[in-house]
Amino acid sequence: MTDVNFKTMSLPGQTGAGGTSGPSDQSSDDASLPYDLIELLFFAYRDFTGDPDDVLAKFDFGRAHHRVLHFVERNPGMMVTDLLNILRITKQSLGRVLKQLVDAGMIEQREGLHDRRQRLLYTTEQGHALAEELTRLQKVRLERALIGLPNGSEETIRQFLLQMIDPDARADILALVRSSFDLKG
Amino acid sequence: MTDVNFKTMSLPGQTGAGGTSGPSDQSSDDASLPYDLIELLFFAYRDFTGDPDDVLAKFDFGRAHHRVLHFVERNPGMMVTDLLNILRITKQSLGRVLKQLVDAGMIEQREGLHDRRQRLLYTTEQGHALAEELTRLQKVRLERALIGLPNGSEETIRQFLLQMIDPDARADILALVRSSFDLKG
DNA sequence: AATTTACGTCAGTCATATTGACTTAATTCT
DNA sequence: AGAATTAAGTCAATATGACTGACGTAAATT
Repeated sequence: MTDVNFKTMSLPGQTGAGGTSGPSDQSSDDASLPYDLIELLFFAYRDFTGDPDDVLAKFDFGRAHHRVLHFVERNPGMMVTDLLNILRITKQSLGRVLKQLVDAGMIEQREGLHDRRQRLLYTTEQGHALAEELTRLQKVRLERALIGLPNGSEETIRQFLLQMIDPDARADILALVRSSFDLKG
Repeated sequence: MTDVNFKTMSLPGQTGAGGTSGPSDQSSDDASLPYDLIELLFFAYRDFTGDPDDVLAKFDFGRAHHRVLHFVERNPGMMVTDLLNILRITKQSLGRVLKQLVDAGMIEQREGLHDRRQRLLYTTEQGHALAEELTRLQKVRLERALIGLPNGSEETIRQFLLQMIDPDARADILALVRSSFDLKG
């Protein structure tokens, strides 16, 4: 479920297509309340990734590059193996993307000080700038989405998103994110 | 940014890899607070789509099939054109996926009553069952994520997600979702 | 009668992923 | 010191889901 958008859309009921009407009536009872959240999450995520996509396209990068750049920016000096575990892709998939990022001067590989097998990953000045720009765009959207919500909503949403994550993975992700969770108790 | 997960992950700082420590310290000041939301949203969405992916795999379906099945289930009798506008993919891309769903007996095409050019789309009994199962999985995850949140959180999250969507698209999506917005606003 | 719409199809391409096997170098374990 | 493991890279072949652009046909609308 990715990449959805539409301009002038017409759906049955509006078009009088087949006599059938809009979404099947499941929203009458409270039992299926979060039903609409499914679709909202879908569209929200789509637009959330849309902003970066546009910028990345200028560099002939895709989402795979975004992921790599983002995590290297957040964890300077990380190993290739770490990245593989986080992204859960194969070495081959990462290899290509990583090579392109290195070739484009966005990511730098330095030999490990203690372990010379390692190629520790760092963003270059250019890579840092791109990563920041992409993050900025996503922050702008997030901040806009938080406008007008009651006090404490940001923390509620943070909690909600965390609880959407597989329980097994939460601890790892929290360590990775190192958010304001700890700070707030 | 899709498909991320990890089991035993080690990151610099823990591994003592290169002497560099975890995420670069940007979370000290409140100006960058929603930073962590970026990553949480990323992982949350990943796991959100993970449940359906596993079921779909059994049928040799992917996310593209999920999207199509979902919207047809929600809008029985919709036209191919509607689907193209919602999904914003090309006819060719949809064609293949749709054909597979029809061949697998998940979706049925019926000639429009008033307009015989149309191939109105309906889920079959089987398709309906699969769609329901996929929805059920996502509902379970959503409901689990809502546990323990303060009163009114669901509405807050609904509002948040809506405001994450491009302003131009919101009206269309609201019409499509037909959620409890109207009922409560 | 001409145009537009709904749908389908052909042919070729691209990005991102996959699996499995294999190599090299360096480190760690026994 | 020798064996095993780990980090990283590489090869080859394949799959999925998307793309562009052109073309065809039937049916509806103007």
